Formats: sequence, structure tokens, C-alpha cells
Amino acid sequence: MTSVADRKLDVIFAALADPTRRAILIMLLEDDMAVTDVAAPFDMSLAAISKHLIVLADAGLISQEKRGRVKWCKLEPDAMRAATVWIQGFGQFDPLDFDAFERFLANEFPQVSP
Amino acid sequence: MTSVADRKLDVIFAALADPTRRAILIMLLEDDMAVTDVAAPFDMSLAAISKHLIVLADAGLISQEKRGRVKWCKLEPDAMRAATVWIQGFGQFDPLDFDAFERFLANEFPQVSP
DNA sequence: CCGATCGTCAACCACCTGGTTGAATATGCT
DNA sequence: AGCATATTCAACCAGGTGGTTGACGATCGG
Repeated sequence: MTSVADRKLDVIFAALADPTRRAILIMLLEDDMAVTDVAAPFDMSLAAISKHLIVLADAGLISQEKRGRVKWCKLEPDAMRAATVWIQGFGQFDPLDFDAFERFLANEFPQVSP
Repeated sequence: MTSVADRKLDVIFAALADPTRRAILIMLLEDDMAVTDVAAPFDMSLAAISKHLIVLADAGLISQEKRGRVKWCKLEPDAMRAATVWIQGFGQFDPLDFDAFERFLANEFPQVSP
């Protein structure tokens, strides 16, 4: 009884549930990148980053196109839209309320000061 | 050097990456529910649902309050708001508060920030 | 007090995840 | 051709996840 959309959301949310992968997505906001360049800032093997990129591609969050030796990674925002649509189905809050987010962090972790 | 916001998003997205847990959240939109009632529609043991509810509570997506024998589960939309804000930070939907977004990115992944 | 109900705990299982290393493949450069 | 670069593959490992079952403690109703 689990729908196709369900399974798609599974992999999208699972892909987003890792800080390394979220950081990669943020990096790709800037521009398309080769795998090696994606891996550069991380204290982690290239193979590990390669696997993270496959997870992101399987979720549809990025696409990968090989040109010559270099595999270029490109952000694909449509997949994220599916997640947003699901979350907004709750419809109980303003879609982009940064103040609310700040309050959320402050209330949740009052002991942590930057 | 993963930030607090990072780890919070980890558990929120991981909690959302399961169809049973997303279904539970949708059920809780309607009203607060006891654990047994949450479990009723699922073809799964009560213990399994109990564990799912703990995952949701650890993510802050629900709260649980025990009154007598019955443990009541209540939706907590603030945690979901954090996920929404992160996703919409990609700016494909609404105009952004760029100042807040930069602060958010710096907090999200300090070591790759410019 | 007794028996039913609510929910968790503990042990166990199969499978998945995120990481490593070293070898392999494919392409580009000179 | 020969070497360097880009990326993946394969095997492995530790720990996490999602499920089960059975026993257990707590609480309610009669």
C-alpha cells in the first residue's frame, strides 16, 4: 500500500538526513562541480564522497553527467520540491518564517552559545 | 565541526524518511492520540510503533505525555518548520531573507563557509 | 484483589549505512 | 607509449535501523 510517491519521499528525506550531503547540496548552489572538487573541503575519502553523490543522484536531488574523465554534478531542485510539497501539506505555519526558525533554535538549545 | 542545527536537521530528516512515521504525523494532524490508537491501522506490532513514536519524539516532531496508563502523542510543528526553512533556503519558491539565510548557512556547515 | 489493558524493555534478527583501503578502469597530457 | 588524473569497484568493518517475540511493570475497572 506504500505508493510510489511514498518511496520517492523515503529516499529524498533519507538523502537529506546527512550533514555531508546537505553541505554538498549547498556547495552545488554556487555552481556545477566535479566529484574531486566536491570532495576537496571534506576530511573524508574520495570514495566516500562518491557514494554520497550516488545517494543524492538516486534521490534525484542532483544529476551527474560524465564529460571525459570528469563527472559533473548539478543540482536538481525538482526532487526537493516533492519534499516541500509534502511538508507544506501540514500547512500549519508560514512557509518561510526565519524568525520562527531562530526562535525554534533558541528554545531548543538555550545552553549552546556560539 | 558539525553544528547543533546540523544534528537537529539530521534527526528530523531521518525521522521523516520513513513512510510509517510520515503516516503517523498525518494522523496526528487530526488530533492527539494514544499509542495504541496510533498503532491500530498498521500491520505491525505495538512495540514497533512505540519505537517509531520515540524516533519522532527524539526529532521533536511530536511530544508524548503520559496520563495514567495512556501516553498521548501530540504533533509539534516547530521541528518541521526547521526542515522547511532549510529546504526553502534553496530559494526556488519565495523571496529570501538573505541575511538570515547567510547566518543559517554559517551555522549549518562552518568549515566550508567562505 | 483480579483480570484486562497500556506501553515499554530486552534480546534477537536481517539488512542498511557510512566509512575505510587498495585495486581497477578510463581518460587526458606530453 | 607512458604517466598522471578522475572516478569507481570490491571487500570489509562498526554501528544503526526496523522489525519480531515474550516477559514485564503500571494502571484501570469491577
